[in-house]
Amino acid sequence: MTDPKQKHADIASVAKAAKVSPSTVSRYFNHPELVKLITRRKIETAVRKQGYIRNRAAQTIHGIRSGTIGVIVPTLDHAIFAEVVQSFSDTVAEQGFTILLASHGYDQQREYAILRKMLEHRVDGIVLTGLDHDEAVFRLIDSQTIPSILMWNYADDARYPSIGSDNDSAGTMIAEHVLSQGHRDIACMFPPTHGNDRAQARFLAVMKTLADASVSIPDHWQLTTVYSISDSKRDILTLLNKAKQPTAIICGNDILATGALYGAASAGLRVPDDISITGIGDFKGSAEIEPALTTVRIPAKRIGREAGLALSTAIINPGSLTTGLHCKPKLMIRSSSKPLNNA
Amino acid sequence: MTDPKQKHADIASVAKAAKVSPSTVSRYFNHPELVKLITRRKIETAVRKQGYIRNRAAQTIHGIRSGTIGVIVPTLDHAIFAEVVQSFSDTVAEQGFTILLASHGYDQQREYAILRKMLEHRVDGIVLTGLDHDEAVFRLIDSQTIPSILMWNYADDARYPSIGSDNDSAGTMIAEHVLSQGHRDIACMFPPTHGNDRAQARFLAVMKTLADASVSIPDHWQLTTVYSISDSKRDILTLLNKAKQPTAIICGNDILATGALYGAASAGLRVPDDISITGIGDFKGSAEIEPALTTVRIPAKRIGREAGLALSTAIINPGSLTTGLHCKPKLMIRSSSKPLNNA
DNA sequence: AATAGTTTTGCAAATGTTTTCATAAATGGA
DNA sequence: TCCATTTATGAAAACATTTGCAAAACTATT
Repeated sequence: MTDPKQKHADIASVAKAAKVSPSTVSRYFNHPELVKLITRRKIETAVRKQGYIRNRAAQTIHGIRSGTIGVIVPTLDHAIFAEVVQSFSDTVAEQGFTILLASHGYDQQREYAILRKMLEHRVDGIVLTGLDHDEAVFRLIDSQTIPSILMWNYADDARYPSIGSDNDSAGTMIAEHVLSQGHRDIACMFPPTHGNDRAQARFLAVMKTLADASVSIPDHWQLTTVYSISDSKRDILTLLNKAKQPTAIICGNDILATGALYGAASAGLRVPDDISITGIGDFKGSAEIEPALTTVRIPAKRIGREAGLALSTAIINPGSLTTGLHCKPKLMIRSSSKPLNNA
Repeated sequence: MTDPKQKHADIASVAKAAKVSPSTVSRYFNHPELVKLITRRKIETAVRKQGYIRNRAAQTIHGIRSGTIGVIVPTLDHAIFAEVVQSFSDTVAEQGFTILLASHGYDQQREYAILRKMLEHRVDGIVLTGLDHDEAVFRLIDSQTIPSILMWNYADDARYPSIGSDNDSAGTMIAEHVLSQGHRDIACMFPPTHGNDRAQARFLAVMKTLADASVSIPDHWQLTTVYSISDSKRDILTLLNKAKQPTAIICGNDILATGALYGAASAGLRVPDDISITGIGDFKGSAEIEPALTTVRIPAKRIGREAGLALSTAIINPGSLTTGLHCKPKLMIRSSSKPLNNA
């Protein structure tokens, strides 16, 4: 068995034990078909006996791929990013890549620092979340030769190939749905949009769609609430305690919508009879909540998979990077919204 | 500005541009106090002009730390693991470490393969989730010299230092709570326990506590349901459609409990008046759901932070690895459970 | 101005691999 | 059995760094 703690075995010690040269051992790993069967056996034994583990760092300095992909997300605390990271990671793992993961907490400075560190590790590719990043981040990536993609959002004029959903159409879809149900007294709740192009695009699209239909939203029905069920519940409760109540609330994401649902319940309102509530995202659980949430599905799993596929392909086969891929959002009409019954 | 695509600048090209030797450039990065101010300036300029980025791979083969920590989790799809990874990552990032993350989907074979790959990358430390792992995994880690800890669960006799909560006491606490409220007709719903020591410990503890109180659970009230709100909702609905109904349902985690809550609602039962439902975990949203969920809090954020702290300290200061840390679970009595009102 | 002491720098070896090229061994055909 | 191929192996250079040691360049002291 493995000699414990015996410093690290290296290719030379394995070679010695197997009575071959280091080159042969290297070939054994990289081009086994070039080494004779009985030599392979000897090496295999030596490797096993010494508990030898290849040193990727040593390979990497030969320009060989590091086998790592840098993934930078705003945070993992949102189930939705965790989901996309999970499926990305699974997909690239199939091609032998491991992910180097870091989050910047919506701080662009930190994103730059993280990126630098990942480049020091000589990642083979980079994935950023969203379309919007510090110009320094883009310049740094431009100065490298590795492929890189923007995940989560899609836009055909993005700085790098983007794979994700068009938040603009997501926002438009949900606003159109609510309008189509006859609502005019509509409140909105969105997360802070600073440094968050996803939220911003959704918000703008919703506002534009409503404005185009000549629906205007009074300021006190326009809430900005951080991504948290409890904050959302609180803010909605405050809103609903005002004299005049909206007949529908459009929320910037399903977490806020979930809080809104709870807030409405605890204010004694029935959804959707008294008020309609919608989200964006279709997070896990949104279909099961009572009442099931009307929302726009952003296909996180698919986005992660497609991004993983595109990036690992581009790494293995340089120059073959996609131009981008739109994973279309889809309106999911469920029971938290219904047509206005007056009229 | 950075020469784009100009192959990779290396320490030699920087040295040449700054008219010093490579050694001096190396020192500039690693022991700046040893190099004269005006030399530092020259080097700084050259570095900037060439867009030089250090190559950690090349450093690593000198036995210098790689600056990476391997984190292996079953999955990120559960919000709770995402949370613990997030806080772990943030904590070690402060010490300059980046995490190499992979998930095995509860497959012990895959965990071994992932571990090997991480060792090839020469991670400076390893974090595994839970106490139970394939013996081969333990042996492989034993054969290395890097510190490693078990995160999420705690047990004083764990194979490596463990930082987390004692699932055994979590299970005991919730069962005692339910018993203390006078319930005797109790159903249980747990995830499959195979390869999941967390769930297993909770389950066993609950069963034992109930048995000690002479409460026995008929087979058809003992549900095994995968971690999913929709499955849980479905199974609970089936259960509640049977002739005799339990007065309380103990769920193995908050996701199952959430599904149970929805299931009860859609069966027309009021929680907690008609039936009490409890979870374990205290996930995000569990406090806000209507009715707020009675559960046992497993402090994910704290666990991640403490684990990150312990591991990075052990890496920087070898041999200083903690013996482990119990982050105690805490009973959170909220409105989804209440004393039985007959009697 | 010479010397001793200190600070700063460069040389060269070392790190753990891969790879090119050359050589040695095995194989096949006559 | 010999020679020409083909196949398998080894030697040495290369990769991008770090570091011990020694030399060079300064400072301070006399």
